[in-house]
Amino acid sequence: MAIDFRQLRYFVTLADTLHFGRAAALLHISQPPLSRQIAALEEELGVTLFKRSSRQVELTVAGRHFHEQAVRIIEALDGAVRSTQATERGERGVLRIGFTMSAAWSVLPPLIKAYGDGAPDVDVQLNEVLPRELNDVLMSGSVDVGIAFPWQRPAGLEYLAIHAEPLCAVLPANHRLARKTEVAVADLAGEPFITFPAATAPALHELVIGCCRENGFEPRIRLETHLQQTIVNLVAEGLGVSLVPWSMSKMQLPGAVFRAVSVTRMVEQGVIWAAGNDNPCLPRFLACARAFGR
Amino acid sequence: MAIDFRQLRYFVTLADTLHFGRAAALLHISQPPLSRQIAALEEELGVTLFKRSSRQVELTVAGRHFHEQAVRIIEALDGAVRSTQATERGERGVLRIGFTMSAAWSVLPPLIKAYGDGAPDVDVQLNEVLPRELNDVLMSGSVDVGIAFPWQRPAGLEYLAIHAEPLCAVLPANHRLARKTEVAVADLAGEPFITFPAATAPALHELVIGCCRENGFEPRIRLETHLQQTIVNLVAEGLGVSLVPWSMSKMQLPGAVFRAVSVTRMVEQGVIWAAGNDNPCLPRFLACARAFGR
DNA sequence: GGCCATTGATACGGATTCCGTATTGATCGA
DNA sequence: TCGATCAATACGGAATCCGTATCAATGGCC
Repeated sequence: MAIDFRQLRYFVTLADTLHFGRAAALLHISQPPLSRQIAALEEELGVTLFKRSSRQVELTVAGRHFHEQAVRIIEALDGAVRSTQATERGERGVLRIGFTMSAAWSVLPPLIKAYGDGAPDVDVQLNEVLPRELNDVLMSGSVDVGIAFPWQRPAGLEYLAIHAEPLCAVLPANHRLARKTEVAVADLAGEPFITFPAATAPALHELVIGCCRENGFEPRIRLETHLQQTIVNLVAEGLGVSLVPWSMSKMQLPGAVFRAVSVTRMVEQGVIWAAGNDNPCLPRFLACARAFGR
Repeated sequence: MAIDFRQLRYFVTLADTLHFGRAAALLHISQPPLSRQIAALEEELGVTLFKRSSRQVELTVAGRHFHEQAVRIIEALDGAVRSTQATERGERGVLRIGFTMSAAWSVLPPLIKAYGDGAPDVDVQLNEVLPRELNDVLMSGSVDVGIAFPWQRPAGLEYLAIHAEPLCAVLPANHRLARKTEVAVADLAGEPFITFPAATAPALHELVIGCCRENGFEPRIRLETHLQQTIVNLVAEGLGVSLVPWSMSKMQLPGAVFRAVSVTRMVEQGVIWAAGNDNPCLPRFLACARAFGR
């Protein structure tokens, strides 16, 4: 009562050979089943596909048209099987990455490149998120993996550190400390600080404040802004100083200079993902991140 | 061992309902066969399509992808069945028409229009052919039907008259006979005639020559050219006179005038086709031509 | 012109597949 | 803890399908 893929394969082979016996041999069946299946196919379609004499077989006009369609459909099934298998292996599909702006300056580009080289058919979607939003978008499943500073996370989120870098001081170019190649944190006491709000990126905020406290002073916070670039911009305008991850020094800006500081605490970044996330692309990405961490 | 359309339909229904019992009801089968067919499909694919607990079913990522593909494939089969049936009914496909230039001025346009209105999905391919080539292209199958003057045809070609029109005289505008509204053929005796070569369109050639002979003179053929339009052009240049089918008078050309002539013999046109031609579009076209003839 | 080889259709028996009923096992909610 | 729900499994009967054997028709060859 229903058309079968087997009938399509039989039909295509017969249409290619135009000979029941040879087609049956190619299909590794005997000739009578082939005759029956073709007859059944014509019956179901209500269309004569072959003009048969007892001596030769040829396609009708409708048969030629159905042949094209059948080949397309068989190829479509073949492709569907293959792409579905590739999907399960994580070799194709979509991987949505939520990254914080600071990751964009350090680990994100090389990590994406390394992953993309190994999984060229995966559509990597990059979404910038605020650090405080990361937990939510991971738990709701609207992104598959986040790249950010470590941060307190609810049960169900996993974390893997992949990168650590020191802080550096960013100073106005004409600042008195800009002449030194390395700055002691204590020297920054009393300077107006530009930081990001604790609510936006709590981990990094704590790190900067903690550094100052370890060196005996409470930073005087003059401005808060939630983008690292903006911090550097404001420093370049002479509005204050800041401590930022070393990778920010890639930002070449007249008016701002970056200087090493005497602190041992590092800014760590890592990948975060939901333990229950079943995106098949994720394991490969995590393997990539793990390799990147070493 | 092979994926079945039934499995695709079962899979799509289950993916839509995410409930074995309800999907089975929609498919008018009981639940166990559905479970088995889905399991068999997953087995053949080597891919887990559903994440099952004993309480709920949901698609995996690969399952979602396969769902899209399966829907596409089922629709493709459905479309293939329909279009193949339409092809056999002659409602879609290709109809190649070989027409002679003289038909283009008379019967071809309204006939094509009438046919096209009734069979809008048929791709009508129009090929101009020389009258003497028509038999060959019909017998070889490179066109399905010809529109031309009747002409001696080999066994296997059928002919149906659909149109007849009188001859008319075409004269230079400043010709002495141009002042009359009707011309007697005998008046053209001695005039330089422009005709087409006998080899190109034997039937029409014979008709024109025959007309003259019936009226007691042998036409003095000054020029021969195988396009009717060229004949009219040459007449307009004052190089001679001719007898052409009345439909050529649609050709408005300063310098040439068309005049009725006192002959009863008509120029007939009809459709010609190979008896063995199995293009399903042909019967409908011939029915159209038959209706056109009345 | 008659004989034989070729080719597709048909007949029939055996094996496989597949469906439906009944049942099990597992999980969630009360 | 018990019952309800839901998917998986067991099993028997029916339908399908394949292969061997055979038939019918056609074309080539002597």
